[in-house]
Amino acid sequence: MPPRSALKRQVNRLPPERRISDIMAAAKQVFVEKGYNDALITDIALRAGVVEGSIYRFFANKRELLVKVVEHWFEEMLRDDAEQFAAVRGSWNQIRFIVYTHLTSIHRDPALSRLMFQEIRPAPDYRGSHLFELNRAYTHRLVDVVKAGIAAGELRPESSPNLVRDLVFGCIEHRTWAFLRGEGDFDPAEMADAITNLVHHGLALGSEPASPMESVVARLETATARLEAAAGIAPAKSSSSRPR
Amino acid sequence: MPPRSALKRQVNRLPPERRISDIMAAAKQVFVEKGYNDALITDIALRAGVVEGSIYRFFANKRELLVKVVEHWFEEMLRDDAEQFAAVRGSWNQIRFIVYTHLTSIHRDPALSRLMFQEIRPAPDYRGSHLFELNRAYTHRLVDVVKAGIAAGELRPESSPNLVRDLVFGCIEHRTWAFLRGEGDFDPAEMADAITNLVHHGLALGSEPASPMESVVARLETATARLEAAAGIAPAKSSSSRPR
DNA sequence: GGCGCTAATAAATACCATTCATCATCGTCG
DNA sequence: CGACGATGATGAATGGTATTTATTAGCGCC
Repeated sequence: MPPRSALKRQVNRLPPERRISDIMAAAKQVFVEKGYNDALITDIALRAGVVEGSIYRFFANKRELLVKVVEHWFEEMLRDDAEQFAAVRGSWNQIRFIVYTHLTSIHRDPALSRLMFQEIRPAPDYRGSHLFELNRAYTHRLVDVVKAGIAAGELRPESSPNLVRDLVFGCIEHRTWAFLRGEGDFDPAEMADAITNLVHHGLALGSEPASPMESVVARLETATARLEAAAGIAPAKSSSSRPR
Repeated sequence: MPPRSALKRQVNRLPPERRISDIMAAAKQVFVEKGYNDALITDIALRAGVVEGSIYRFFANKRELLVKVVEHWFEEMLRDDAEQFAAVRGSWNQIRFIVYTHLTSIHRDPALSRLMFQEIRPAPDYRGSHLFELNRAYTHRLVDVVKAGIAAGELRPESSPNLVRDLVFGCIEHRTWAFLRGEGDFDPAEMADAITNLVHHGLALGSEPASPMESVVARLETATARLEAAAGIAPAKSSSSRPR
């Protein structure tokens, strides 16, 4: 059937990298706004200025597109954090820095964080994926900090570094779920202080005389960390104020 | 038009409660085996001995069916745990008990736990749902333990009970994700000990070393040095944050 | 300036949750 | 004891959406 030979199809050829980045930018928008399930390929295609089918030339399916989008975000984030971290000294400060930057990332990109937690990490092929490796590197900094702290005699030698990692990242995630669902807000600096202190000192009242000194020092340390943050020495408000 | 009046439709009438429990049992099976997305209503209907449409007489949609299934499981679990808990004494033992039973539930029903974490909790209407209330009650036992421990002088008074809750449940979840994806196994008892100890004592080398005062002073000096280094900077904003 | 190669398109397909028109069964009442 | 109305149950239709496919258009090469 010859419906319209008069109507010429509009075709706009572009270099593949450009197409790919257009599609990924559009996909990021839509995934962020709608979440994975409610994101429509049609919508993504529309915003990228292509037709549905074209997306499948570059991405095997909707899920691969999601993974690529989150990967891209995560890589960018890692780059931003890495250099600053190198300057921080002392186990308390290092833990606090890691907690603070992680909280800040969640606070800045709740929707992407959610996609990572809810859609990516539970997938059966997560282990073995590039994102798994990226995340491993990301959380491993904390493992190294704990090991170094033990070696330096600052931390209890019987602490399992991997367990500390799960304690810290798990705590952060659990505590931010309400925010990730869109309920209320939180202050990354304040929460970072609280978490770091709790992990560092634990719950138990030590056998030492419950020195008032203890809490004075802790408060002093907290104050110092805040000062440092304000001065931009350690935990700066990373990428929002930085060129990428 | 009557296509085959010779073929009489087989109809099997049952009391609603029976139908509902049949459907829920079938749904539980299928959700557990396939996960939410890959579970087919057709499959559930088949196993329940009804036709697709019948499911919609009792459940508004697939998601409501999921919620009901998980609710049922959770309620059962709560009942089982509650009585035993009443007998445990001492904050370490109580925390250990809660950690252990939670780990055991995850170990026994990984698929249902996953559905709870991945499908139910992130939903925008989670807060306000019955499961939210159930879970609140479930985790609140730990909050009460911490409060009681503080009151009894066993735990540090500046610990935030809610933060401890997030620390513990977050840690458990983070540490069990690999298992929930089907990778490897874990020993609930062993993990419960490790988590409880870490939370209880914290990371920092506390009183053990020769002189407690020594390390307090050392930390004070470190903190002071940092303060001096950062001197001249305006204090951080509002932040009433203190070590809690 | 034609020719093939491949990007890009638009329509077709497949798969499912959900809805709907219709039928079968049961308790009740004449 | 037999019609009858209410309602449980059915299976086919609907609608939405990811994915595939057949076809067309633009670019570079000779």
